[in-house]
Amino acid sequence: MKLNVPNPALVRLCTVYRLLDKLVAEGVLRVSSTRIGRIIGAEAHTIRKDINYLGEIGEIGSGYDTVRLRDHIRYRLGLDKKRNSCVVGLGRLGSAILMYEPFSGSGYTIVAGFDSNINKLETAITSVPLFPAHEIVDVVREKNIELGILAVPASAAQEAADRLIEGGVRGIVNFSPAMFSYDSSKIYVTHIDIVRELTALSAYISLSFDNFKH
Amino acid sequence: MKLNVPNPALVRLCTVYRLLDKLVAEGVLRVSSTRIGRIIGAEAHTIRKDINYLGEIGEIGSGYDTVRLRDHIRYRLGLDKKRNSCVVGLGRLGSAILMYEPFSGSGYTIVAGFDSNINKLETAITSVPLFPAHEIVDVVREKNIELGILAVPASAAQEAADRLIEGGVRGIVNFSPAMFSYDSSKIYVTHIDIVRELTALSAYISLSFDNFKH
DNA sequence: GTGTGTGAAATTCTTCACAGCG
DNA sequence: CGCTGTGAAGAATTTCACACAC
Repeated sequence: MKLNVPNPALVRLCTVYRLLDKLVAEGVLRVSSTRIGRIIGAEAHTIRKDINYLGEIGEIGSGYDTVRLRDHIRYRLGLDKKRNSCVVGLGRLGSAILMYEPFSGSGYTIVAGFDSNINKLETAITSVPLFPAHEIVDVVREKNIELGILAVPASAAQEAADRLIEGGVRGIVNFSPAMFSYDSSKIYVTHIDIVRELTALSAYISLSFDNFKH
Repeated sequence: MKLNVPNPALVRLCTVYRLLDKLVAEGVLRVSSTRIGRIIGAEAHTIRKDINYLGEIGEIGSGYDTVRLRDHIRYRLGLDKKRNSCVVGLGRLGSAILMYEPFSGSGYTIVAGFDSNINKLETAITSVPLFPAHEIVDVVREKNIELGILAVPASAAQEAADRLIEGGVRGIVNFSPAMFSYDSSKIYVTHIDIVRELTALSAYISLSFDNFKH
């Protein structure tokens, strides 16, 4: 059976899933599409449609059981599988991500950190095992790492990505300010460029002024 | 005159804009839609269409002049306007963003950092002026800050965002693992939740297996 | 009243196809 | 040949509208 969920819906569902985890932890038992929508910034009918792509689960007239909906999304989206992750590039940003607390309990344990600068491996204060960058391929294989987080300088992005992919990683979140080329049939990549985010916001702001002349 | 650019196209154009800046710096004079597409991971016709939303600029048969195209995008998207930014939350992630080198020359200078913990303001090593969180509203007003970067714990997200908005910020990049509610007619917000990114990749990976059973 | 589920309509976005240029 | 520009076609996504349940 093939699950046919539009891409934007799938991303929203991941957000909903994370929200449900919080609501469950807070002891909330039931939630409506309206309420979910208000929290994550979407319309209620969008949320209902998204959830409905995964099959019927709510109770008409009385919203969703938080635990049941969370487990349903987890199951249908295959999120019950835990995956090992690693961080490549242990500058300030990479180190911050390596020690990022919200990872704990998320199912995406960071099991390795890499940097080409040996000094950084020795001075870092963390319980995560650290390795020199030239061992990426081997360590990724040995530790069965499926997700990579890239936080290297622009100039190192392509090589670091190549090594991760060679080691067998299935997904990469790229925080470096450069893109890299890859075989999109083999791996999923998300590019997060902080400057680009500010640029996009800036464009929205400029374009939102009615008197902006062209 | 209203510029009618689809949202995904606008985001891609910001990526193209950043790429052109690099190409110009490298001394590249001309570039084709095919080449841009290969680098940023899109089809050539998509790139041509995106650029074309901003009006004619290329030379048929010989690609785009890098400088001219960059300036054109900058002008049409209102990116020539420099905007002051600030970082709220100076934990590891916030500090890393505060000192993030790629900001220099990007036009989005970080002119202030905030934290509710006074100790963090004193121990941080940076040339960016730091302030206690209760001064957000005033400092944002005084320094004419238009963009805010949120890197606070989940529990502090709503209040920090409220203060930024009260101070007059027009856009927020939210790196905190919680969402907050806001008046979407007044401000633009981008949520970047690192755990959500890994979750989404994980879902793609799971769903890409043909034998994934439901 | 407030809710969900869902096919159909509407909209947005992408891809195609090709004219015309170097 | 490869290149851009662009209207038209096509696909993807969102929104609507309403049946039905609490």
